[in-house]
Amino acid sequence: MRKPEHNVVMVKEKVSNVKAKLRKGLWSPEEDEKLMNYMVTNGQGCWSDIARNAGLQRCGKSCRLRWINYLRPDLKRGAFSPQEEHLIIHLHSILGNRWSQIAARLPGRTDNEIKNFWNSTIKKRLKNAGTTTTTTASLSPNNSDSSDHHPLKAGGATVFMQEYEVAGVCMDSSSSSCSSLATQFGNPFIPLMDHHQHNNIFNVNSVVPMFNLGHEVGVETLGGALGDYGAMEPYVLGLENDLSVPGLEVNNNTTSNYDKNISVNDAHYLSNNNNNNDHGSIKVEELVGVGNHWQGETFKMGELDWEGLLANVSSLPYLDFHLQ
DNA sequence: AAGCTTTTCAACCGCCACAGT
DNA sequence: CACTGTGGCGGTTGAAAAGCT
Repeated sequence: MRKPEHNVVMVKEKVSNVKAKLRKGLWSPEEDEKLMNYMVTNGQGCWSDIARNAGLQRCGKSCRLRWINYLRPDLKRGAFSPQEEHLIIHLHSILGNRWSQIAARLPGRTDNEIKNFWNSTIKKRLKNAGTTTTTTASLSPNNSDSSDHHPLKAGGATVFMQEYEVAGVCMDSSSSSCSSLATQFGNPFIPLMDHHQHNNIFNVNSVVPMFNLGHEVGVETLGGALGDYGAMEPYVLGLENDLSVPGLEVNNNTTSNYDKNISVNDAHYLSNNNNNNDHGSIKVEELVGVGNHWQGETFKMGELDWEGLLANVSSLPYLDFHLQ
């Protein structure tokens, strides 16, 4: 936390040929109010304009960050639930350090929040757990909670160690290549065509885990998963019994490895190639994206069948756990 | 209570992609 | 094609808070 006062540095930025003094550092309540009022009244637009029009001596980037990470009304405050934590670990095992993509699947959470949580809490806990791989100590903060409702009770850390090691194949945060993952764990991971690179190397986004989440997915509207910051990220819907992890998308329209949406065709491909799917098909229910954040999102963490998910995870090949 | 250490997390930085000119 | 502005992202920083001795 930075002090608003002495950390406020006046920087100069060229704005319309005028050198404007911009504030840095912590936001004051007054600044928050200004930005909040402006956003509520005018909605989102060009952040530079917002900064100017709202009467803030801030750069647009700073305003954007403040809004996204703190002021957004749909933000969920407070500690991460065990379910969220487990989902983060699971998603990180697939996506690596793509915090924005992970955040897109955790309603009300920001990439920054998840990143901080990972770096300060989960990473450490996994590391500690890694030293005692044979224990069943839970990775949850609520270790003392022996409740039967705890999704990890039966397997404890071991379950996630297995999952995490699978992830470890492509865990390097900066690596977007994950070919070995697709080939080593073909069963739970359905490789998808990379439409752009026209080769057979699957990147992370081309690997969609097909864990059976059980009967009640608990997703009232899984359609328009809004990318954390703007990109429309449709979920792949699993109706009835089967579902992929929500919103894991594939490349389909640019050369970038990140942030690409799954197309209807991709979903169809999934549907036709889902080895684990005995009961139904996967389809894209809705492709709705609005603005920059979760809006009208009805996805509820607690409604996922975590035990079903973890049961499948625990069936993955076991490998020793390492953390660099 | 005081001092030190560790943890947390808001905010910044630099880079990249993309669109417009 | 080059340049510029903007938005988005991941990595990093550093002060406050929390924990420990």
